[in-house]
Amino acid sequence: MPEPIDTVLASEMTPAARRRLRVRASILDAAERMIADAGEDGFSIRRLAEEIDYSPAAIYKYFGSKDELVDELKEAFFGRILTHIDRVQGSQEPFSHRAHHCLRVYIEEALEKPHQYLGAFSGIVDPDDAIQNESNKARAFDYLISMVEEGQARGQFDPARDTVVVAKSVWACCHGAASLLAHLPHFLESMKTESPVERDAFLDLHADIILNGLYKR
Amino acid sequence: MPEPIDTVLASEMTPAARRRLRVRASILDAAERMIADAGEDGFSIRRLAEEIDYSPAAIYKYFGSKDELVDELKEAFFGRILTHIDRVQGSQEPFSHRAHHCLRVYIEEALEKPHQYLGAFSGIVDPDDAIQNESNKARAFDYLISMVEEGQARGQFDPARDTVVVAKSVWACCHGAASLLAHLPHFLESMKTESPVERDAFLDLHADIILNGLYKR
DNA sequence: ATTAGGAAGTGAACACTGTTCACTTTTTGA
DNA sequence: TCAAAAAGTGAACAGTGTTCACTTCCTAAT
Repeated sequence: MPEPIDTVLASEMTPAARRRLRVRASILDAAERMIADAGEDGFSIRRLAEEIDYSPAAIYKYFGSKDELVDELKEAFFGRILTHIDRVQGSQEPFSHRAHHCLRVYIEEALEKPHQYLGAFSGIVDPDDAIQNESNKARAFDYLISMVEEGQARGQFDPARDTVVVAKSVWACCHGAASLLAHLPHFLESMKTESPVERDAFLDLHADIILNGLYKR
Repeated sequence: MPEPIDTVLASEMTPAARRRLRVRASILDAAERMIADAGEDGFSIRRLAEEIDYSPAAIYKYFGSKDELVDELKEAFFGRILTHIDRVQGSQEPFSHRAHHCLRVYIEEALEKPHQYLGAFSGIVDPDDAIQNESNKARAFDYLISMVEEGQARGQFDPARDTVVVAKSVWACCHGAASLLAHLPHFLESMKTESPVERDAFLDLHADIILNGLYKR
């Protein structure tokens, strides 16, 4: 297994290595752009190669397979979600605000790249892989756990419930909203409500309902 | 546009039509079986054709395209969900039981065919299609709306909230659980909880939290 | 019973896809 | 300067969805 290159400072790299890294990044960049506006179906190695003026085979000098390439994209994507949640959790707002914000930020950031978000949850993951235990997805989930923990410690959330399980339930609620909104762009447009509901209002209501459900009664 | 064959009674059909219908059904059947245990990736028209001893081209005498074929599968899938929800809603149980049951049944039935459920929500739907307004998916959602309506009418759910929007939020929560459980078979197995949480217990908690969030306080 | 017409079914082809591999060109470190 | 390694390529393989001319078979009307 080769040493991960990007853990070394760019300044103490050989020019060749820096160049390689730049090409790698440009491949990922083009791939992300293509997926963002054509979906994962309209994205192929051959078209990607053409886009950046390489031969298809060249891509395989940088990535083991198409899957590896898009997995890296997904990981970076969840990395971005992670930093956003991190910023919220580290803020000085009161708990209820932070909690509300935390859920919203996850969904909003997910909807920034609908194709990628949907792609990240398509297909069944083999449990025997278990590599994804230290993925950014898992790290973001840890924030959720600590949020529930804090709510229980403050005596606002029902402490009788298993913290981790509650966090999973909350994640499911957030993921559901993100997934549906990404999948059905017209999700919020309905004949039955006269004026179209703004995404913002929906997310507020959604987060309210979820957190409401956690409170002790 | 040809008249939909299956709206005519089988008894008043020509033998050829009945035969055609049987072949069509057997194609769908094989397709469902293949997707169920190999996923949508391991499913191809050519393998399907081989499975049922036809040429690939023959499939296209029955279905316009691969997408049309699997769309029909998805529609039937949500039809099954629909009848299950229908049974629950028509039962004589008290409201809170029915509501709880309704959410669980959706998730449980979705998990009966994880690949199909995930497939049904992959990719972005073009809003201009608008055909899916009378799909079984939409019909199942109508049940959810009426459930929220009943809760509000009984004065148990907060009546100040927009019924349809609340129903959408609830759907998102259910979809999220179904989607995550289907996507990550090991979703409930965690190092952090000593004993593994049963799916049953999780679904109970999840439905509790959601409905809890709807109650007036 | 015969025959015309349409439905059912097929093999070959087209234009794609991911991936590999022998091969050439370029870059690099000693 | 030169060998070794890295970067890049064209051609091929096996697979995909789909189409189309073609045959075979069934059925409805004469």
